[in-house]
Amino acid sequence: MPDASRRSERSRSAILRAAVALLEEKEYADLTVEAIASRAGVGKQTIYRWWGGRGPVVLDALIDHLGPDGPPSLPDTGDLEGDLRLVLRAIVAELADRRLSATTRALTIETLSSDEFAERMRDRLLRPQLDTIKERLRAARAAGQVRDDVDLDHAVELLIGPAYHRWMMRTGPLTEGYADDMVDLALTALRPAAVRSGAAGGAADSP
Amino acid sequence: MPDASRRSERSRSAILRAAVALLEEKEYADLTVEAIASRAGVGKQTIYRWWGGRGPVVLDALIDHLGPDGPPSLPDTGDLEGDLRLVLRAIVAELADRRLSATTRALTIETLSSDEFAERMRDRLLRPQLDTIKERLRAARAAGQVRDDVDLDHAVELLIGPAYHRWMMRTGPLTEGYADDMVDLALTALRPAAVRSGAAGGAADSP
Amino acid sequence: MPDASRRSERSRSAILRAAVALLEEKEYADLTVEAIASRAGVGKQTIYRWWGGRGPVVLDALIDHLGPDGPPSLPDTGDLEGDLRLVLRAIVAELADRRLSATTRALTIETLSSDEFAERMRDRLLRPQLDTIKERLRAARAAGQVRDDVDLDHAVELLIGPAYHRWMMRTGPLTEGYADDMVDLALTALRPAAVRSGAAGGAADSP
Amino acid sequence: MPDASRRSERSRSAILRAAVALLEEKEYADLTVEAIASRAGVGKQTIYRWWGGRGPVVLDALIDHLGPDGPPSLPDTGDLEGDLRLVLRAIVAELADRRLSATTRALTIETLSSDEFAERMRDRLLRPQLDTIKERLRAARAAGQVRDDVDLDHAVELLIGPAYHRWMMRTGPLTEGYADDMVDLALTALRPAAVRSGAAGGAADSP
DNA sequence: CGCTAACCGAGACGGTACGTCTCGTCTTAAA
DNA sequence: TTTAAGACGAGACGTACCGTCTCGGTTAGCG
Repeated sequence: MPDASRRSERSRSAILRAAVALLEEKEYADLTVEAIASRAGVGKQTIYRWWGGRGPVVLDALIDHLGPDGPPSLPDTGDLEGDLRLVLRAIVAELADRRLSATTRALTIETLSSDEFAERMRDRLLRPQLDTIKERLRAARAAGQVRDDVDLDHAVELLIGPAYHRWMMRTGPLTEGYADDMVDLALTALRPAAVRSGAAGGAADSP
Repeated sequence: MPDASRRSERSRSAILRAAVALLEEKEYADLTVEAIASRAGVGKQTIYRWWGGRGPVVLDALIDHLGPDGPPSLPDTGDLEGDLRLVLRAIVAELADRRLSATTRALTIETLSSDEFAERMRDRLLRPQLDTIKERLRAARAAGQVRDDVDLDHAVELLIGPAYHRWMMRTGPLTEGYADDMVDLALTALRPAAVRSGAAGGAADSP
Repeated sequence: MPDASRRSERSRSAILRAAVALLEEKEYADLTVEAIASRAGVGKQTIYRWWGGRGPVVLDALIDHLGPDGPPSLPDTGDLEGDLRLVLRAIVAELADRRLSATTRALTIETLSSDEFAERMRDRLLRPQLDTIKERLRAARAAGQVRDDVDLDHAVELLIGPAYHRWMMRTGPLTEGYADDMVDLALTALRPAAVRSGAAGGAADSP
Repeated sequence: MPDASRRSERSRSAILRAAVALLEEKEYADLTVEAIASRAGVGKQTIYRWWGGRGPVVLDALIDHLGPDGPPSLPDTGDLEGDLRLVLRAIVAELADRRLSATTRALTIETLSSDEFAERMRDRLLRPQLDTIKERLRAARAAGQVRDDVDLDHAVELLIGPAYHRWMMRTGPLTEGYADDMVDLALTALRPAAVRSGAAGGAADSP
């Protein structure tokens, strides 16, 4: 119904910037449509007209914030374990920081609350990030460092799923050591039998 | 301040039952204190007096609902892979069912929203469940089926983290095949080198 | 703070009509803000925004109900006693009727409860009514029917004060005879000595 | 139903004292049953058992407070005008004082709210006070200072009604001058024609 | 002189209304 | 027609009291 050609670019970007700013400095429960509108100096109706609610604004804001071109592809140094350690250490560092993980927290809450949001978030934000890891694994498989018979999507989830679980459920600290340990475990599972090296893990049980 | 000895057991259980019922039949956003009070035939003040808000009620309701004795310990048939497949298949089946997973969805949202809730939920609901898996793995390690050098907490997260990630992010279907595949991958990572069998996984890449 | 130019006339009048209707059909204690809002099909906030509570709404409702132009001026037939009997009989008849006096009862309770309400009620509702009587007495004084040295405000209170006292305190029936008797007594007090006729009153003592 | 012989005198008097104290230091709206019970160190049920609610407690409290023997009879110096001036000046002084008139305010509100309360208040508190004035007037009538044909109840209301009206409606200041003026006006109406002196009133109109 | 029934304080209970907050829609005036 | 502004109907929030009910613990009067 609204005529997109008349849409105010000034308002659009003010809204997205306000949403990101509020995400970073307040609890997600305080990120109300009224707060965004007020901070952006915009009428509430402008938000409801073009997005329809808080969720879609947050999604757009983060897409915009994290770079509309999507994440850069992972480096491929040839050292699979080293490359994956860098990725997982980065993920774990972001999750461990309350400020940095605020956006992920917001996205997760919204994802759990709305199917529609979940799909859009997955396709427009998450998938591109996971695909960078998947591509690295695909290259590794071509190089014979990963078994031919593993589903690469499963492989990605094996790598990062545990960290997200630990973050959400607060079951333990998110450290570099944890990241490295998980990379070891995952690679042990993924490497071809012939190539498989001896040890993974190495820590004793947590108390 | 309130005198617990005068607390009405009738009201307490009516409230918890109402909360579970509403969780299963409505969106989490519709689970208001007023709705719980009304459904339970109880004054709002009774909820605020003993719990203080929606979150703690939901937590208690689920602790009560899932059995106050905690989850039963896992069977140990000697077949580690078989036992773990049963566990992960059960988890995946619950997550795949919209009705059954409503409680987990609610808990996760509340966990992401409140630190205090997160801690209580982790200690009173989640930990006991994870510990049953941990104990099964400990037995397996004693039997030489799991490497001595893995942190069992990490092992548990390796096993179930991917499924929760897939559930939350909707990155793919949650099937028995997925559960079995993840058990294979995890066990490949966990088994001592000497015992390690050839294949894990087996599916081609998802499209 | 609210912008009066955007105020909804539809809501304003619906609220005032609802208040009058409820005043006439229920006890004053049942005249809650929620009941008014519900009956008027209006959000509670609209009442709190423009009035601030029950009292001011009731005041406005009655000002609106009794005619925003104020009471009509009293007739002046030249017969002072006759004119005043009409006034006091009308007052007494209204007070004697439970339904008709419901509004006066409400106003009086609110007046006794709030200084601010008391002032607004006096200036906007009561004073205009008392002034009509005062004007009639002023005309009578000009015609030599009332002594020059009486304070006309005192004269008005001498006339109507007893009836209100009897109504409030239920010390006796409010009849036409009572009204006439009080007019006689008051006029006896007010008439110039030269004009003063013999008898006032006439009833024997009440039992 | 309750057995009066077992009633606790300690509680009874604590409740009445608490009610009077709260009446004098708070708004009438703050005089809740819970506040009385708490101040008196008494269970709420004790109040509901013996009185049934706030109104009856207030009534009893004031009867108790103002002296259970009722008001003393008026002095009769032979000077009717002087005696009545004392009475009306006392009434007016009490009404003019916010603290002293708090009890009258409370009684009036309750009287307007409940028929049952109104009757009990009238018979047990008000009538005895009015009767002292009535008796003084009866003596005056016997002495030929008041006309034989006036209803003494009407005469009492003529005397005090205006002051109560002015108090309630805040239509003007309650001063000794006002009291004296009203006594003059009333006596002018009440005196036998033969005895009637020239002037009553004397103030010019209020501005 | 002990039993026992009613009182007592305390305060939890199911309710109702309060006054506030935020939602998502609707209305207005300016650009 | 879109915008900023903000009033609107709706309804949940958390609090205060209502009047009733349920506890143990006195306390008085009958046996």
